[in-house]
Amino acid sequence: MDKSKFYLEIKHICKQTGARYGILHTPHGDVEVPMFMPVGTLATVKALSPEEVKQCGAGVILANTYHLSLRPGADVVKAAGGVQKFMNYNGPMLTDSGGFQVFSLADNRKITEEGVTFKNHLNGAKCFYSPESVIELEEKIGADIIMSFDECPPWPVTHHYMEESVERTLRWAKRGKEAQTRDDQALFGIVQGGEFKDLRKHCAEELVKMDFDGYSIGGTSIGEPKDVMFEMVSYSVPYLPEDKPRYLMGVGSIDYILEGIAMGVDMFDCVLPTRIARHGALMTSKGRVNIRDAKYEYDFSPLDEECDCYTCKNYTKAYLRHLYKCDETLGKRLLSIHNIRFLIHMMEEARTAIKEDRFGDFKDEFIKKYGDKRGF
RNA sequence: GGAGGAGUAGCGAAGUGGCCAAACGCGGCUGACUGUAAAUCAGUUCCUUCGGGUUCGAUGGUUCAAAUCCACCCUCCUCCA
Repeated sequence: MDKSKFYLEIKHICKQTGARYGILHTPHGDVEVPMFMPVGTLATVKALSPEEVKQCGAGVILANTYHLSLRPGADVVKAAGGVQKFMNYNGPMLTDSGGFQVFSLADNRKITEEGVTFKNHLNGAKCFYSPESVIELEEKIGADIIMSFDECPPWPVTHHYMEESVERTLRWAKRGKEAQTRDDQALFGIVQGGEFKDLRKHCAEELVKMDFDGYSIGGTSIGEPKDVMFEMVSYSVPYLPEDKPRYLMGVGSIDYILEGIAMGVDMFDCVLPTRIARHGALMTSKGRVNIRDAKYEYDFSPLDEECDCYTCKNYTKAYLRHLYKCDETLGKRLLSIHNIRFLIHMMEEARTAIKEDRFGDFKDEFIKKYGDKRGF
């Protein structure tokens, strides 16, 4: 990677927590960290236009290599001029490698040293992904940040299994890095190792030796208890270089994100805000709101009085409930806008708190205010 | 006035002697969701002190046993006049 096109500029480290504030420079623009990145697996954040995602304050949007390779095909995306042009998003993007699908589609795949063979979820056809072929696909898709192909193992597995998996993931990371040909895409390595301290350390250290452009923490938020998840992060971050971005993959609940920031993580992504929005669950400053609840039938107040999103500025709970009940597309859109804006706004406040060396207080107050009613 | 048809849980609709507190759908309510096979999935929906109690338009009857058979009444629909 050309270091002038992609680099992290750390501007401030919170004296209270060690949380980092900085600017991530990418070929498609600069973004502030810590940040939350909405997920647009199929080159679309479900229910939203790219303009709407941008208006929520989003910087980076994710897409998925496995899914885009099956539909429409990486060649189509390449012919369009890259994923940003294809979906008309004028901002930085990131592609996940398909490593998560090794976990989520575990019933229909086989792992070998060479790679992973999926019976794909669309028509059952066999398709093979190797660390090299995934990089080739990601180069065609053309995101600013690309992920190494890893195995995201389930939780729990034995130390023995995890050790073998980590070693394989490390070999895959090396192979992928060697296969990279473009110099305008940042390639991240992914730290695995489950809740095993020695394996996390080993994995992180070996990846750092390979000199990636950034480092992800993977294998979290897949059903493990909260304290285990925090351990996974705390066993990984200390071995990562300070001048490279740190990305906690798949984390999107409020407390997880805030704790992650306190531990020195810069980037987060998650389907949670958009998925639960489509299912009628909203994150608000007063905690979770289930818009389907009958108590909102005659409630003509905004979803969240403190929120500055398009939805909260223009629509009432009663109307949003009505749209949800009728399964109207606009409901999914307006609710998704709110949840994404809510998280991104939280990140904006978090960055301010870091700059003012009070992130620890901010985190504790936010979680307290958000409530433990039913945290996400 | 005549002929035919129908009344089942919030709504729609199966069931036409015992396996029926009654399929299924909708509506209602409750959960779940974390690098998206997710516009998905799961539970619940007569009352209950969980022992049981009271239901299938009403009443009466036949039967060991009735939402289901008989009588009568009420209501609604369609067609004919």
